[in-house]
Amino acid sequence: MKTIFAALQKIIPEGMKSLQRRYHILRGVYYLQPIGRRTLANELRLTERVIRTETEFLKQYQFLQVSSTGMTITEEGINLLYSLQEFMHQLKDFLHVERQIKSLLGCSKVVIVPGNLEEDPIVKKDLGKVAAQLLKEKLHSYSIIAITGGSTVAEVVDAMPSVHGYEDVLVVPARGSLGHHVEYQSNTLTSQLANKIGACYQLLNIPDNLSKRTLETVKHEPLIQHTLQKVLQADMLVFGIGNALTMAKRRNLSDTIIDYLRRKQAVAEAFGYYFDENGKMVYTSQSVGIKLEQIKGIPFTLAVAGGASKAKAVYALTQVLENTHLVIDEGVARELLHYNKENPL
Amino acid sequence: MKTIFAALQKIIPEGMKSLQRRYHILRGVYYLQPIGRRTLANELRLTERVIRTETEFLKQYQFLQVSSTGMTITEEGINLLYSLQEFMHQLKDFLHVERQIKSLLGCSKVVIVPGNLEEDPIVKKDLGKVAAQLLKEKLHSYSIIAITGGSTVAEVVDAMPSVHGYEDVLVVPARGSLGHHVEYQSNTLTSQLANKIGACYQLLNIPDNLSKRTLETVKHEPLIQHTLQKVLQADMLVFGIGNALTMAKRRNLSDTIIDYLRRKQAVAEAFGYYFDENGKMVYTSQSVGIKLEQIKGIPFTLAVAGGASKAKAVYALTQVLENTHLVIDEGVARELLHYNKENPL
DNA sequence: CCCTCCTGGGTCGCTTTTTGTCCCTCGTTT
DNA sequence: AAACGAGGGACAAAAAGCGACCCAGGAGGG
Repeated sequence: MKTIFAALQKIIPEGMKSLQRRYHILRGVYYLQPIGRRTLANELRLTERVIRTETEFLKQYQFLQVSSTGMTITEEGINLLYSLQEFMHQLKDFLHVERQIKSLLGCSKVVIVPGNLEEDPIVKKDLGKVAAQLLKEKLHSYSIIAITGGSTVAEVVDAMPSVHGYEDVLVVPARGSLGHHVEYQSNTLTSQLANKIGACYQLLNIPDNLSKRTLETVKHEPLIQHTLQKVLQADMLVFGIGNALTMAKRRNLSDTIIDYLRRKQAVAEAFGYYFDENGKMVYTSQSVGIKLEQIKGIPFTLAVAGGASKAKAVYALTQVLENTHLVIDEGVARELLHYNKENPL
Repeated sequence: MKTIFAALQKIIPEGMKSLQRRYHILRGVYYLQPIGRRTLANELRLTERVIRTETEFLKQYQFLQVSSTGMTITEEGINLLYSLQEFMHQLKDFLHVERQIKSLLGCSKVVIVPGNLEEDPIVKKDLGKVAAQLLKEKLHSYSIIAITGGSTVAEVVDAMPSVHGYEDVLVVPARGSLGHHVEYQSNTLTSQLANKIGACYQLLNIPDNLSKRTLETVKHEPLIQHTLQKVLQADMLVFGIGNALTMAKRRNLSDTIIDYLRRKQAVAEAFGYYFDENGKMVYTSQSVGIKLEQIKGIPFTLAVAGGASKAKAVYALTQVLENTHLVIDEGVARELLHYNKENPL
């Protein structure tokens, strides 16, 4: 079967190019609908003319429909999209790559999503969708879900279908607030996720940039303490993986600390902890929440990451956490495979 | 899996077009090599320019190579060709169609080859190749193979690989000579096939157009009798299926007889017998050889036919012969499916 | 209620690609 | 030696692709 797809690639390379382009556009419409030509062109980094040509094609075959508010995908278009997703998996032999990465990193499960987040922001939506699906499958009664912030995790929450029957589930932020954009903060995502699945939630309302002493006082607030206790009992953890330095800068950490991270060769950040290549924790933000020692005992951990530059960070994280569930994009996956060849463990 | 190929057809119809075209050309080179642009263009009924564009592509990717005698296919090209053959089967869902036809006609096995013989003569080569493969698989010691004439069967013989170890096999013509072109006569094919597989053969050397009385005398020649006896013991039969009227005209049968055939609504011809739609024998050429009553008892029969217009004839033949092995082209297959819907038995 | 922004569709001209049609030279075959 | 068919070069016409506009209309925010 694999040879068939290889043959396709060989005999009609331009065909495969235009397939990818149309898939890309169709997916773009799917996630951004209703949307116009020009905005879509900006979003997908294609020229308006190309969008026009391709959408005219897709319209002709009833995969798209137009209204005055923009283009939307049809039922048939969605079906096609699913088939194409399947096709991509086969074409790029992701099943094989997934197995390789799984054994390389020691994960419970690896799912790869086509594309590279850095080149195509929509990949983030796909990551979210797949991760949400995975999370939903693993949900069970009386589970406590700890969730971090970040735009990627936000997509996971966004893609989570509205379901009922999880009133006994509790969602909590993995750590006190760390980020900047309110919509990506773990507190925000906590409440959103809880609402989606009809679960309860508790928040960690801790102001940013407190002095060490004030923080200590706040930690002992009864309400905070109550939530913290739940966090420590979490049996599911959903988190994004970041580049250490990128995250440090985004959080406006001082130059002193950034220099320190650099000296310590920190590469990865997750739930407020910074790790070096070998998974050794080298720094932690001042906040409260989930504890490093606790994390390894959590039965279900779900990591989401996209963009080729995240490969090192992902690698480091899997050194910390064994048997995690990993949702990554093609960019990360390809990079990770290089590690495999260059320095096989 | 089927949906993936349907999706391909939907999302890149032009791509599939060019795939078919390139496949067509590659296959053309494979069977006709070494060959030049212009002759190939004539052969495949494409313009020279198209051939040029596509062969330049195929050359670039090393599927073809050129010499002063013309273009030939490379090793890699052959591999690609096999993969594409597999792909075609999947794309057109031949497996499914084969099963349908099998149950519709009550055959032992049905194999479909892409294309329509009437539009593309090279299909005949594919038919031959597949049929030869099938025949080779079923060969066994001490078998007696009866074989008819015709250009299609000639391709079967031509595609038969040279093998050894069948010295105990006997090849005989199913009937005395019927055709015109010496190279397609059953006697010729008999000796050719026997040579290919290293088997023995016996011929039925009967001159054409004998008077009824002379024929009777010839029949009783000891040499003829000896061969005839073997023919009656045949346990394998390889034959082509023809349109009744086409074959009658090609054999220069008198207008009286042709009129008779028309009145009797003869549609099919095979091994010198003419049948109507329901498989009823309506006429037989004056010759000697295999007997109709005997045919149903032959354990392995292999019928080969191509070209959409042969569908009726194929259908009729399967009424005569149950559990035959059938190798047909896509043209016949599609027509047969129509029968299925229009008048389901 | 109006104004602004974004929508799809129309159009036009330039550029690139495709395609049809030659011719030429060379090697092979007869 | 002559004739044939081989690939490759060349070029103009046709077609397709593409960029860059404008336009009328509808949705939504102020």
